[in-house]
Amino acid sequence: MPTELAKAYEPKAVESKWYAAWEKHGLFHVPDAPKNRAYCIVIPPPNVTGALHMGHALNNTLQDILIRWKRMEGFAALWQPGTDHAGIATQNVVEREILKKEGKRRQEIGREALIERIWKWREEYGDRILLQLRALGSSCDWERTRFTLDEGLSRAVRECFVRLYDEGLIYRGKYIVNWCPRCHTALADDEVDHKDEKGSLWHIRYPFADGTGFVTVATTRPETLLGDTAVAVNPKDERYAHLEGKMVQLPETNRQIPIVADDFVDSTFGTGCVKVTPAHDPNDFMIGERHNLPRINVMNEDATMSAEAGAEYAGLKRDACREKIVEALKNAGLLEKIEDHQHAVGHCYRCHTTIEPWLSDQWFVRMRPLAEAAIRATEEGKVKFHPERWTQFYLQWLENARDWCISRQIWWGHRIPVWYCKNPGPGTRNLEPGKDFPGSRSPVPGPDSGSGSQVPGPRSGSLCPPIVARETPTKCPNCGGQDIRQDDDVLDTWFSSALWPFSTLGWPEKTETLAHYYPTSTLVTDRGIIYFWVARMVMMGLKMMNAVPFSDVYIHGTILDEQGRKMSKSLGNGIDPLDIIDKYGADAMRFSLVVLSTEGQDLKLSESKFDMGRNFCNKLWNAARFAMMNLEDAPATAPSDDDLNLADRWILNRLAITTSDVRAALSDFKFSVAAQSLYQFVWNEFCDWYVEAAKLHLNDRENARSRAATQHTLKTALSSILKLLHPFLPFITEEIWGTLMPGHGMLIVGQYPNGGAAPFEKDARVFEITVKEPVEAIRNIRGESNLAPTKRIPQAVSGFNDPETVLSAVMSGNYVEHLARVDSFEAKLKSELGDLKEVATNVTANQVTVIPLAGLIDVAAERARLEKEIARAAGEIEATARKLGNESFIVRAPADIVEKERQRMRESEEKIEKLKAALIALG
RNA sequence: GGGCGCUUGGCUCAGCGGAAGAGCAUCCGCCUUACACGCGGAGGGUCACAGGUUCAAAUCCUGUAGCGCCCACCA
Repeated sequence: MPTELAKAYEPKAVESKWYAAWEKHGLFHVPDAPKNRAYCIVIPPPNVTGALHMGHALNNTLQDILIRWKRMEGFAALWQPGTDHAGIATQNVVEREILKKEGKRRQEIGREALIERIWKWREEYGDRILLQLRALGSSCDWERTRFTLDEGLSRAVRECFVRLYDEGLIYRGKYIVNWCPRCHTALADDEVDHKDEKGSLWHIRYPFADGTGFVTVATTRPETLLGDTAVAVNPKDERYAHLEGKMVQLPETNRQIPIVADDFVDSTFGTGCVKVTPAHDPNDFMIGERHNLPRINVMNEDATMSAEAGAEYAGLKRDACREKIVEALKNAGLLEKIEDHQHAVGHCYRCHTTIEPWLSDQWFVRMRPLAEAAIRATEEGKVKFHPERWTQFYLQWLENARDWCISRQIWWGHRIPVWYCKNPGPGTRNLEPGKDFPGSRSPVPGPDSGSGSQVPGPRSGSLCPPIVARETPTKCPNCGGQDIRQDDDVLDTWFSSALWPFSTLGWPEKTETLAHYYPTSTLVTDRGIIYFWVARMVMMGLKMMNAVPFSDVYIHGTILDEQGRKMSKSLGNGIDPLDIIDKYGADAMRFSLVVLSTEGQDLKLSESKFDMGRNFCNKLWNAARFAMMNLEDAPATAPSDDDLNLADRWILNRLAITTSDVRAALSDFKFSVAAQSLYQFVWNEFCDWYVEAAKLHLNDRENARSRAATQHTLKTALSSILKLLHPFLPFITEEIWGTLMPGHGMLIVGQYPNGGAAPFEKDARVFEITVKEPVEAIRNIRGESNLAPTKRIPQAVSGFNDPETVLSAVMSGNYVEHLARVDSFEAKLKSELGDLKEVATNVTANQVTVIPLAGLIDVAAERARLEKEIARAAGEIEATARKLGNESFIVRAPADIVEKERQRMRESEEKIEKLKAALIALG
């Protein structure tokens, strides 16, 4: 049969061919109501704006391995795909594009039009990343692809919002939030990145109103002085306690503000006096709450100074205002000193602009009850993290979770399902979010306040209560007025992501899919979104579905560049997975990534790492070519055990053990261990030994039964290898399978090999001792003596420990002759080896092998080799003797350990004795 | 300020209580009829440092140092 396989594996054509075939036959698709057990993974939905990067490649390779494995185990394995609308990120991308191309800002375009533009953008580019996932081999059930802004998911979002609201778990309040002045929106606490920055600590004098002196406050943000409404000191601070109640004149304003005493103040920091700006600092906000201080918001939403800052400063950017005010203070003699000060400054995680703590009306989710349920479920073992250490990481966050700000002042997202009735009159109310300040004194249910108002205040001034509804209302149920308006804000993207494990399966409809696939099985993600996403899915899953969304969470490492830095666009240090797939093949990339990704450790990547996967694929490819060349007349039926040759028995034994190892590793999420164990087996056992040994039988046309047995075993072993490797290397295995096993269907839906007891344990041992060891001994001598591999050695003799082994060795002698290129191999008892003159010698515990020098081998080289061996053996003896000489070792160590040491001692002594004799015999 | 992770051959990493391992790189032989993306052989590590526990420690404990993440409302 002409081999259909090219000499080197060429991935490109193979990959597109099989991916199309799998999809065409619907093999990624599972029924809504499967007959067999369900296994489900929901993909961490990539942002629609995203392009595939190495992190995705690793993340999705691991998911695909699990899905393909479970599919081959007979599960209805659903990999639920989809994308995330990624509110701020996507809006930013499209806004930037419009600004660049048309010079228009979003305000000029308007809400409806911008949203339309973003949808259009999504139509065009939104599926790009899903197409890229296909190139990886991802076997997602594409028919079920979802998008977080889909009709169905939008229904889920509304349902969830309304339920939480009805239970008092969602409220609206005026609070200091993290405000991004560039994105013009609030951010959740965990959407803020803190970076240490060099700043200054300005010491500013606030004169007493009565002119009797001054206090000095220390601040990192002098520009907020304009919004100060008090100075605070610690009540226990003897220096200042007596000042409580005294008024100070606020510089650069005509306001007088009180000195208040508050425990929050740290007397040891700065001067021990704090300026209090309730509208611009979360701590000050709380001090303000306690002391009933006014809040003066001196900034606009773009972080320029507002009219409240006074005519001098209004309109200035915050930095300019800082400079100006510092200058003014200096001139007024109120600036005492400036110290260098390093402190953490918050930045927007989307655009890296410095965050402004800003007072505004926002919607919050009350976290306490949700988090407590999640903690309980996790402690009950319903959610297990791998590696385990992430459990603590996640629990700690849940334990400290503050209320979640879910409203965003952007346009791309799920609009908050709340409507306000404008009846009875239009009034002067400003419905733009975040505009009804400063100094509003509405009751404030602050985050973390357990008993805040559960009924959200209506937007300023409305008389009818807000309408919170699943369906868009047409009139106010209270007054029947039709002048109603929906809240302008949209929900945090993570609100819809939190529902992903059940919203994608059909919730809130009671679908078959939901019934069968929820809770899902495993979540695979990276540590970066444990808080954002994993914790919130658990909370929402418990709340909405009354069950955790998944039982296992596998957290893999982060991909870094060669120097250990994160790969990022701005650094330009990324490796593009599509480039790698192009150059090395998808399988090669997958395999390298999996091998490198050990126990969730971060992995430093460079392009050369992919050689390993590529070489391995090529090795497998060529092993298959070899098999194909020898299997044209392979028997259809299995040979009886009696007909199996020793090498056949050995490889079947090793195959069974490897199978068990791989299954155990996969069950334990030890992807790297599984991959390495297959690599080792395929390369170092199957190719290096079995294939080489099998040639003996395959070429022996005289012995048909032996040849047939090996043909069959070769085919069995190779087909098992293909099955075992398929989850890791889907393309190449399917391709080889197609040629090797025509008429057996596609490998993707083949059955994953079962572990079970390893057969031929004893024969395997015989093969190791009577074949591998002598061959290695001869190769060692050959290699050390620089004997060309092609040069045949006329004669070699091995001595073994017992007659039974000698008998086996006599039977397997032709393997040694074949593998070591020896014309005549002889097996004896060690004791019968006799005269060792004129030979090169190799000694191990199980055998002594000698080769007559016969002009082939240099005596001096052989002597040097023996001396090296002797030195090594002497070292072993010394170490072992030390142990055995230790009385308490003999007494305290377990008997089997002691016996092992004694055995080792006997072996080392025998070895050194034999080596010395060989050295002497050399003369 | 807390928490977590890492520190093992030149490089990237396994091993996590009983004789130091892999891949790459290096050196020596080889185009041996599946594969030079290959074959055979070899060299190379006092397992960051200091204490401790143990018969036994790369492996457990306690410190120290360096690197890296994450969290945190000290102005």
